[in-house]
Amino acid sequence: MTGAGGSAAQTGPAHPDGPSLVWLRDDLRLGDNPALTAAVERDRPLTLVYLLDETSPGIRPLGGAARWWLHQSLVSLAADTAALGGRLVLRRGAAATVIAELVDELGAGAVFWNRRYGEAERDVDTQIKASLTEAGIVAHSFAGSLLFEPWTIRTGGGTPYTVFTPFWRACTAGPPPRTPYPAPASLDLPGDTDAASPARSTPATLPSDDLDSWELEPRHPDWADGLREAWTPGEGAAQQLLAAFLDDALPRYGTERDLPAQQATSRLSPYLRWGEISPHQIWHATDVARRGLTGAAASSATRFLTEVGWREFAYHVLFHAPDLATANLRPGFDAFPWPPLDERALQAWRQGRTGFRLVDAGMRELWRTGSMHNRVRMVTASFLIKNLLIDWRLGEQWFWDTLVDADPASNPFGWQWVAGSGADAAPYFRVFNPELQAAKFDPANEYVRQNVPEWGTGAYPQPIVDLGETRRAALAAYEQVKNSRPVS
DNA sequence: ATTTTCTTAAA
DNA sequence: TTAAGAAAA
Repeated sequence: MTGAGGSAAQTGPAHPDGPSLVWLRDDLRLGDNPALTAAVERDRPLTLVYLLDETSPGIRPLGGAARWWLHQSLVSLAADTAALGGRLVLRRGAAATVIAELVDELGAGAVFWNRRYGEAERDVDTQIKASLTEAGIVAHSFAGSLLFEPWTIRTGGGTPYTVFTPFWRACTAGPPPRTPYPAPASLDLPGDTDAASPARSTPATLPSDDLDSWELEPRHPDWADGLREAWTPGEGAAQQLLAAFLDDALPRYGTERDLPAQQATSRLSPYLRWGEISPHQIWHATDVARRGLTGAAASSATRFLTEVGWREFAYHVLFHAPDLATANLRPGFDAFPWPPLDERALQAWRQGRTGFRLVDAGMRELWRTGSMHNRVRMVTASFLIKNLLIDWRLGEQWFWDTLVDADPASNPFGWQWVAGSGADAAPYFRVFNPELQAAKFDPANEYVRQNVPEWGTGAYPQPIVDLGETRRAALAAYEQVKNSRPVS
């Protein structure tokens, strides 16, 4: 049980001057948080809440790696909040119910949040905003997770973009993204000095779940040692990582970003996923760093921001195609002749025992660290789809469960991109050769040896398929899709 | 964000 | 025979 008075989804009488509630979701940060900034400016006592919603319809359950990350992030956020004199309250349940309860317990006058872009999440938020407004409580939503709101970027014909380059050109042609907000100086905001304070609970007394009771961390077995070693979740770590990346790797990003053995990528994706850093913070810090660079190094900075642009594009596509994770964006692909599922092949892929060094290295990096270098993601995905002829959705699900950075847009978008079924996707005939990719991008087998210690010994598995044969089979299968009539 | 095969030109 | 570039998949 949580709370004393919270009983139903009904909100009590409105208290226009009542405390503020800031509902954090995919924005687990205090810096550059528009909802938090607006709440602080309202200048009423303020409570932060994170709620674990496993019951609202259509919300995709978090994967295992994501749950681990979330736990660490909430620990970090609670500490950062406390350091500013504030309090993070944890609750679990259907969002509409929990928010109504909290508003009631606090006698809150206003609720603030930053927007989400999945359909189920938007439906939840829209309904909550409507009931709050009806009850006379102010509900404000903000743009905190994307540089460009999906509905603001339109082609000349008024339709959503389906090709990245014109999309990003349109985004960057307009005014630059707003500069980031600083973190509030204090979250200990003054209460009402009048006698008739409407709040039933103060932030200090509002009941909170014990984070451990959510059981986000794996037990029996605890498989998270590799994650603990690889990552320090939290806003502070994100800022340090960004600064170190801009200082060190940014100038060589353009030439080395494809080499998985180099530390030339930012590794910021999980922090972006959870909003521990905002794209605005990345944009402006990179823009500043770019001014100190010339030639190829300056192009590296532009290229890095273009990668942030691909994330924007994935959300743009998700907004307009909510079932991105389950339905082919090009309906013609519904006719793809997937053969009966080969469970053994799928398992070999998941476990990194396919006998192809770069594929196995990537899959093992994923299992151990909860992440995988971008180049290798393309190679492992292409191998599953085109050499094993296994439906991209099964790969997407595995990544969803094992990646700390899996988000509802980039993960399915990337899989559909490789499959050829997506927006501005790789052409269907673009089949990666994992051995050639290994030779090109990991020529000294550094990355392979880091992740597959037995590679080159008798203990390393034999290849489970013939690359030439399976490539031809994939091309033959895609030939059927090419000729099939899309449903229109 | 490709690979393979074909063509041409040079040795 | 090989390298490089174009074309096809």
